[in-house]
This record gives sequence, C-alpha cells and structure tokens, in this order.
Amino acid sequence: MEAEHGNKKGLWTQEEDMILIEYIRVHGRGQWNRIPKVTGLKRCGKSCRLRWLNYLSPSVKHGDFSQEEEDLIIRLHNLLGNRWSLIAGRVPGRTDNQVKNHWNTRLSKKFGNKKRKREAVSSSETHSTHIEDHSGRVLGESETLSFEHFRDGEMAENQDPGEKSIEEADSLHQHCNESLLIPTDYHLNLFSPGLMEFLDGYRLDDLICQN
DNA sequence: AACATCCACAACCGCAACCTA
DNA sequence: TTAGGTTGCGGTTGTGGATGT
Repeated sequence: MEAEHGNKKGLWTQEEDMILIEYIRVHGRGQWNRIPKVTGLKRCGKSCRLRWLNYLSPSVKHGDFSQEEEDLIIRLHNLLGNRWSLIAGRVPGRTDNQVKNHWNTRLSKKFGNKKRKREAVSSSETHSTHIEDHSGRVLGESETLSFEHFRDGEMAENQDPGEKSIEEADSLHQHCNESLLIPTDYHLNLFSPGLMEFLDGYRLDDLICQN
C-alpha cells in the first residue's frame, strides 16, 4: 500500500516504530513533517504524529478499559457529546482515538443508540427556546436561557476564565449534576462550544458528581 | 478444515484552527 | 493582512483476529 507521494500507508511495522521512537527521543515532539525527511521513514508527518500520540507515547495506557474508566466515559459523553479530545483529557492515559473507538464499538451499543454528530451540538447555536426533554415536555425559556452567558464570545470577552464567580460555579455544578443524573440528548443542546471551553477550566471532581 | 461474517482497533481523511514569516 | 505550513479534531475506513456455520 503506497500513497501518491511514495508514502507508505497501513499498519506500522516494529522497525518503523523504533525509528519514530528514536527520532522523538533525540529531537522531541513537534515538527512532524521533518520526520520523514530526517529519518527516511516513508510516512507523512501526520501519520507519525498519530502513531506517536495514539500508540507509542509512554503516557498511553494500553489494555482493556476498566469499569471506572467506562463509567467516567459514559458520564462525560452524556455531558459533552462527541467531544472525544475533551473526554480523553479527563481519562488518564487514554487517547481520544481510544475513547472514540471504545465508545463506538462497545459503549454506544449499551448507552448511545442515538447519533450524536457535531450537528447535534452545533444546532444548539440557534437560541431555540423549544427544547423537549426525554418525556416530551417542552422546556420553558428561562430553563434554556440559564446558560446564555456562557456562550461563545460573551464569557471570553467579559471575564477571565480563571475568575469564575461562585454563583456561576454553583449554577454550573447544579446543571452538570442534573445532566448526569438524567442522561438524555436534550442536555447536549444546552452546551455551546463556549461552554465546553468554560467546562475545561474546572477540575473533573467539580463536574462529575456521584449520585 | 474451509469459508463467511463479525468485531475491535489502528490508521486515514478532510476540515478547521492556529502559528508565523 | 495574508498566505503557507503545522497541528488537532472527529468521522470514516481498512485490517486482522475471533467466532460461527
């Protein structure tokens, strides 16, 4: 299997892995496009980066997912949707690719029968006030607007992310609890990308609250 | 034993954001 | 300001092993 520019594709061999590991040991991460030039590897920089981040990096945990990890992923997916990098960032040692694969092959069969593509989240950009919950109840305007101030731009312009008020933290905390206790799709519609960034500023313990 | 099908995972692709000269 | 290069993300596809017939 060979790409148009002479780059090899498909599974990596042990020899290729060793070359990549040695390169990173000497030069460190980054400058991925230099790797094929410097080492002679017949792989594009992008492929090298992926191979390192998803498999070769010592920080990557291999093997089966534990029950704790699965629970965490399920909760985070209820909260964040298909934001795999954000989810993986909260699961020590696991990469976004691992989390995504695990969800798609195993967990989605148990918990995620509905498709949660990017549109599902981006559709929240429209400030619809007619969002139904899982029982078909239409939420009132006050309910859907409770997180308006977290939306893109507004928070970033007016507030240092490091200076989140206690009221906001409490409100967020309560909302996250509700989302995790009632894992339904409509909660996803309340999370804008701006809120995702906002959430990223919190410790995991602040977001994930056991029942 | 041979073939077909399924499943899990690794890797690729396209796109967008970010960086820098 | 902008164009080109780099990096990161999420969806999708390909591969190989496991399992079923």
